[in-house]
Amino acid sequence: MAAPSSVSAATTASPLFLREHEVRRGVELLFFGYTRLTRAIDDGLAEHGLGRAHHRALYFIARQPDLTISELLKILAITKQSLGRVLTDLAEKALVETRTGVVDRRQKLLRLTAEGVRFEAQLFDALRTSLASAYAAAGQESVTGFWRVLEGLIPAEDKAMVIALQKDI
Amino acid sequence: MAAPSSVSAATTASPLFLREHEVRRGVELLFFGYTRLTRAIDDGLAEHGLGRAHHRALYFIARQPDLTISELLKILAITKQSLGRVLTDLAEKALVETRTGVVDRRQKLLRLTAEGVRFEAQLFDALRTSLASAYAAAGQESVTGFWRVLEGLIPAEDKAMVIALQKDI
DNA sequence: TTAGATACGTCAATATGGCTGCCCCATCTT
DNA sequence: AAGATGGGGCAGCCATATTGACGTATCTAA
Repeated sequence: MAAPSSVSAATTASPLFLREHEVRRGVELLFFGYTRLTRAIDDGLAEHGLGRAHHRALYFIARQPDLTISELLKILAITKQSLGRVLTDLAEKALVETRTGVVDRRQKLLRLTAEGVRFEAQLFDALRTSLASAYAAAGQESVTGFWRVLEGLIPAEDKAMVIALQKDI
Repeated sequence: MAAPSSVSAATTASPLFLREHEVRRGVELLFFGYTRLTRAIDDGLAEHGLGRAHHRALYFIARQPDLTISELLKILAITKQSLGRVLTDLAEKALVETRTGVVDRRQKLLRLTAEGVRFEAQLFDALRTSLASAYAAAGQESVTGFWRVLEGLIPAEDKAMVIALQKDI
């Protein structure tokens, strides 16, 4: 563990001595924050007969058009089978379409259809409303800290993937 | 990250001006951060043949001994049925015990057994390791911001419950 | 004291979203 | 030509959640 000084300066000694209370607080806020945020879109999904798994796929396809199946598998960290069902549903509802890869014809490039774009945007709006109000209430400095801590939770081997995601918007 | 100008101009910020990128970044970091943190304890749980649902119950009972069933239901926001199965499992494994309420004999007060305390502490240790290193890497100021944003994600009607949880440690 | 509300338990049926193991084909690489 | 890789699919299983209805014990208030 690095950089104990910044921590010891404030409330506690060193990370090793991090008080249980502070860790529990983080665990709980993450639990409530995450679950409440995801609940914000359940109704929108249910209207289309979809669940959260569908949204996760939809979201990352929206974020990175022409994503391949294997890239999406890495992001979601689920099995091919699980993703398969989800993508089948999304294709049947004409929210997602695939085309054969150009550089490698084995690959399938995933994209949202026009309707998929519309739907994802609608769901995203609910997320934006929740997150934006939390950001606004906390202030920009807090938002930066929020990002920083969360980045620290991502294991090194996954970090590149997350950074890459956030590069192109 | 990109130009905060629109946002920093609005530390008091009108959510309407929040850029999509900043919201997507939050959504993604929350997703990866939360899922990676919870994965940290999957192995420990699997050794006992338990899942994440069991851990959530275990965790909140550890946090608030003599919690009643209905209080726990409120916290977890699942149905009585779902919780029932989880608690049955935990009782069978002698990790949780109940006693009849003193002020209200209809209530069941939930507590960890000695073994339950030991087990929860072991799982908590994995969480602490992850979170503590993220805290240390980010610094105390960031941690405060992290908490602040997450608090903003909790709807008003749930906030009292969360605050109450965090009062007594 | 009795009627109704509350706390908890439990039934049956159902949905969702994960998993494993195994096998297939098409395509790329060497 | 051989093997690795990207993708698809089958069968079966498991964990976790849901709804709605109903039962019992206990508390509270008219």
